[in-house]
Amino acid sequence: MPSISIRDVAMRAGVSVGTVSNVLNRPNLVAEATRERVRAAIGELGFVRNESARQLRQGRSRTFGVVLESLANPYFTDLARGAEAAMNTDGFDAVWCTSDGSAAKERRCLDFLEEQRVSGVIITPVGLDAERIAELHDRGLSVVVLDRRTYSSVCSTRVDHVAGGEIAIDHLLGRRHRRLAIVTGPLLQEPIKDRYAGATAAARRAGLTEQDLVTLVRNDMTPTAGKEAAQRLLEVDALPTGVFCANDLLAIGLVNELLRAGVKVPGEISVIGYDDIELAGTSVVPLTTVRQPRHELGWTAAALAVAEAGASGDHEHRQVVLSPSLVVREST
Amino acid sequence: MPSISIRDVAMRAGVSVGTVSNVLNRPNLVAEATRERVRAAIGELGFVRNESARQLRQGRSRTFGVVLESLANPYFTDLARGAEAAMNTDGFDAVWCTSDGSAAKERRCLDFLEEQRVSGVIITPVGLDAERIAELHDRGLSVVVLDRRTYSSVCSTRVDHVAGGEIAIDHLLGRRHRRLAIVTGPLLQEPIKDRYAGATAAARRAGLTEQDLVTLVRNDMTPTAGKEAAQRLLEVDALPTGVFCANDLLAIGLVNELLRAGVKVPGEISVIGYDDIELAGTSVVPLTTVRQPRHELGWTAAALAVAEAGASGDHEHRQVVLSPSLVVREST
DNA sequence: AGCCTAGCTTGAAACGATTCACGATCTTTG
DNA sequence: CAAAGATCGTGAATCGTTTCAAGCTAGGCT
Repeated sequence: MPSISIRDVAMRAGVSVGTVSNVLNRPNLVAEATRERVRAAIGELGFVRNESARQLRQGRSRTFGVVLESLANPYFTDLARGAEAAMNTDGFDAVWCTSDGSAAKERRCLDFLEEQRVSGVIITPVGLDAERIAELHDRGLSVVVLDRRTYSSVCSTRVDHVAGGEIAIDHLLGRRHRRLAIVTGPLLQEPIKDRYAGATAAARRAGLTEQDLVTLVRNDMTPTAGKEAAQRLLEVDALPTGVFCANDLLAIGLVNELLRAGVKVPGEISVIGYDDIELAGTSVVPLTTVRQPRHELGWTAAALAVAEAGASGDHEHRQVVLSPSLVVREST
Repeated sequence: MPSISIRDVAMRAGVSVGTVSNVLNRPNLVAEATRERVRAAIGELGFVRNESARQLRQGRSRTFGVVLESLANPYFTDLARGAEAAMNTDGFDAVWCTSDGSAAKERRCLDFLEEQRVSGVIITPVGLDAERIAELHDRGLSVVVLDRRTYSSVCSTRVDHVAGGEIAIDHLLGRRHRRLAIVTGPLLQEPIKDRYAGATAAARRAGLTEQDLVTLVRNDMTPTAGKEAAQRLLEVDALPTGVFCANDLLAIGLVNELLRAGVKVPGEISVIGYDDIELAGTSVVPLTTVRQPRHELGWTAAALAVAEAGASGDHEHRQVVLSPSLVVREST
């Protein structure tokens, strides 16, 4: 019951604590016979290293914190997997926190992670100003910002959502659609704003006028919100023939509701989503969408974080931009 | 850069380290003036408590580990939220790990958590025998098993999936369906097996024969697997008129594929799912399903874990069983 | 024999917080 | 006015690791 410590192991194996520690951390320094004796003792006693003590001594832990907005969107799951995979290959662990889009909760997550003395943080900032980021940095944490343009003084990795928005609209335009609608989420979120910016830019470039381009802004980006958007759309006089939804969940809710209302997709309305989550491919009408390299995004973020944490002194911050791509299915 | 410690704060405020610690942990023991002086010093220096040191001294951390099979299913998100909420109200934190259904990864998660000296573990065991559970227990961890019947020597909380399976089939039978199909996932997973057991029991009880009840076992429980199941079903001579899918993702994939094939739902085939994830309500054909009280499940698990961790000596293990309920929508 | 070297092992000093028995002051009371 | 509480603060011991200078041994070299 009283936790087994390295000291107990040392006693059992008839060596000093220093030697046990060496077996654990630099086994090559220890003679074969001793090493085996210590390992045996560890096994017999069921010793488990106390990370708290290790961290205390080393000043920093072997884990990184990842602060995401939510885990509700399958999008994040892949990202998380990518990040975790990259961490693990370098012998680090990842710990997940969610801010639920609230600045207060985000702050709590960061406090928690700071108290844990994590090596670094990967974060999609919600209420985080550059100042607080710099502060984290000064405390010796490596910081990687996910999917945000506006933090230039740290490493970051993101998808080029402006390009993504353009791809979507260009695709619709390429299919001869001239009356378009954009269903988007909260424009305060940078990636969402960018998709919207890219989309409108592409539309304008093609000479579309204000009334050829309806915009619906929703607070959520859930299937339910998509459903409501469809209902709203159906109230409009002239139905658009092409719709770009800022994510797949919105698109799925929207398509489903349109179908329920008897509108043919893609017959009467073409719909394109964003993300390429698994469900996109298995909807009633498999969804054309803009794919984000989510796994790669997570992987890159983790790699950057690890690199910075390992760098001694001269570290150069990098901003890695990944490109989205078009996945054509049946909804357009 | 050299992390600010309690000692620096003490120096700055002109008090001893003991006093600073008291301000942090039992502020009522400290005179108002001193308390404020210390708080000011903390603020000015940007002191952040080092959890490693605290844990080392206290022998145990204020966090619990939660080991889930995956985060890919939205089902887990709610569960996680419920658990986190309960933890937070009691001043604890939760740390998430995923086993991805692999015993090896599960072991790694547990090692990680043990090294962190978490107060306890909430887990849906994958490759975990009662022995290892007991071992964790002996080491002073509180253990709560999620959604498994077979561990009687620890606290656990689960949904009565046998009842859930019965509810589903009884509902179909109630709608006069006599030729049924069950699409299920890996029967090695206890909850899945239970749903199946409940379903077949209900069918047998109603006098259905072998050939009135087709069973399709899939390895995954994803929309893609549901889609494949639909294709398989369409190859069968006599199409069943009612289908029970062991989760909503399967059901959604299946319904979508049926619709694509021109089969009317619920006109020709009725489908009932399991879980009641958000998507169930927003499908083309809103899905009838068996709802699990996920949030409550998470909450209960956390509450049990906290209770056990707080209990001194005489703790009685409890098994809490929650009931699923029927949500009727349009797919039946 | 005497000296080096290489290879192992040792043991004590951190790391930063918490705890607790014990002082130091200040009030109250008989 | 002395004794007895009350109220606050103190500082050393402690938790379990890692680290590192120093010690020991055995063997090789001159």
